[in-house]
Order: sequence, then C-alpha cells, then structure tokens
Amino acid sequence: MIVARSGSREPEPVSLVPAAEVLRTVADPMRAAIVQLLAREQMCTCHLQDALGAKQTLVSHHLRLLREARLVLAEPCGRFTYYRLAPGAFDAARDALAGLSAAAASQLPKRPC
Amino acid sequence: MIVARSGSREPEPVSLVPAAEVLRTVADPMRAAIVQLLAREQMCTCHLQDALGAKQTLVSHHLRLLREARLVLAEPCGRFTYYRLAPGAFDAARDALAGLSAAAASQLPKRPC
DNA sequence: TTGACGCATCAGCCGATGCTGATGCGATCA
DNA sequence: TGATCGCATCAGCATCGGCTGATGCGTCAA
Repeated sequence: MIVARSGSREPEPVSLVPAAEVLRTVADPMRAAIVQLLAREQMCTCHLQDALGAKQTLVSHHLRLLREARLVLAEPCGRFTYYRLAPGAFDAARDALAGLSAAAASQLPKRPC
Repeated sequence: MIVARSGSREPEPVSLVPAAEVLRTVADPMRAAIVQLLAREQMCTCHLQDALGAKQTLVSHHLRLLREARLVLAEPCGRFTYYRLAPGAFDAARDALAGLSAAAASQLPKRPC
C-alpha cells in the first residue's frame, strides 16, 4: 500500500492532458481495432479492410487520423502502403494511465470544504 | 529487444477494445483535468469548479459521465459530494496501453500482400 | 498503352457530444 | 421556518466526428 507522504511534495503524476489527443484517437472502436491489429504485424490498407470488414474509404479515413496523431507510420511499398505503430507514440499515454491507476489504488486525502 | 517468436503463439496483448470507453471518457480535456485533480486528493464539486474555472452545471455534467463510466466514485458528505477515483478503473486501460507501447517498440513482421 | 488495382481525398449527411441557462431538490444555517 | 448553498437534471443549441458515395492519382500487369 502506498501512503501519501503528508507535508512533502508528492511525486507529480505524469500529466494526462498532453496525452489526451492520443487517448481520444485510440478511443474510437475502429481505430482501437486497427491499432490492435498493427500491434501484431505490419499490414497494408487492404489487409485492414478485410480484417475489419469495413469499406476502403472508411479505413483510409481512420488511418489518416492515426497518421495525423503520429500513432502510426505509413510506408509505401509498390502500390501498397504498409502501416506500423510509431515507436514511442504510446509511452506518454501509458505512463499517464499508470499514474492514474496507482493514484486510484491509494487512499488520498480529502481537501476540506 | 523483443523478437517475435515465429510460428508459436505470440503473447496476446491485452485487448484495447474493452478499454475504449474508458479511454474515450478520459480523453476529453476537462474530464482529463478532473481525473488529474482527483489523482492528487479527493475533492467536492465546488473545488473542481474553482480549480477548473468552469460553470457548476458543466462540471456536474462531466462528473456524471465519469460516474457512468465507473471511473470515479461519489460520496455524499453533508451537503457536499466528494469524488475520488474508482480503484482498478484504469488498470485495463493501463495494461492495454502498455501492450501497445511494447508492440510499437518492437520490430514486427510484415504480412505479405 | 490500357485496364485493373490500391489508396487517398472530397463533399455531404447525420447522430453524438460539449456547453448553456433554467429549474428542482435536499442539506444547512440564521 | 424561511433563506441560502451545493449539486443534479433537463431542454435546447451548436459543433464535432463517423460514415458514405464519388472521384482522382499512382502503380502494376496484360
């Protein structure tokens, strides 16, 4: 059990707000599924299209959002485009969630009203 | 460096999709700020209202969404209502993000087209 | 070189969601 | 006991974002 050290400065948890855009981007069900698939192997759009059972233009739309959020990298390969997860893209969000999880597990003081 | 074991079953990463609602809920900037504040100390609505500089009805609205997503717990205390993070609520999301972060850092095979 | 294929972009529709003002309700205080 | 306070809910508005069909562009194969 982690006990808050009264009086001293608590270790400032990793800020969640900068990670908010990353979280918002992966929070969509289809983008979550895309990212999940790319966590197993690099794939091109047609693979994702098959795996998700979604229309090509919709998959492309979500891939664009993932690209703009710097969560995936696109690598043209002939007339295909391979996608993979961007290294380090999820680290801040992971740390922020870990901080939250730890804080939720500990008994925090009440601010008096 | 983690190398994928070709042929054998890879360790299935914690699924992101069930955590999607949690992620979507904390992805909003104001809700992220609320959760961040509650990660330091338990507070009541009026504290959050002051800290966020937002209207009472808006704070209450976001707290409702956080409650419905089971991310925070409300505890009535006289005419105040204290909020705190729900223990374990962020664990699945944390694990999912950790899995993604690890996968993004490793070199994954390409599925042939 | 022409057709097929993989993929991206665009305009547009529509449901979801953030935000507001008004209102109600219970607890507390004078 | 009436006034005030803390908080939740509601209806309504505006914007955002998911989804679609149409279209364009580059690559590859016949």
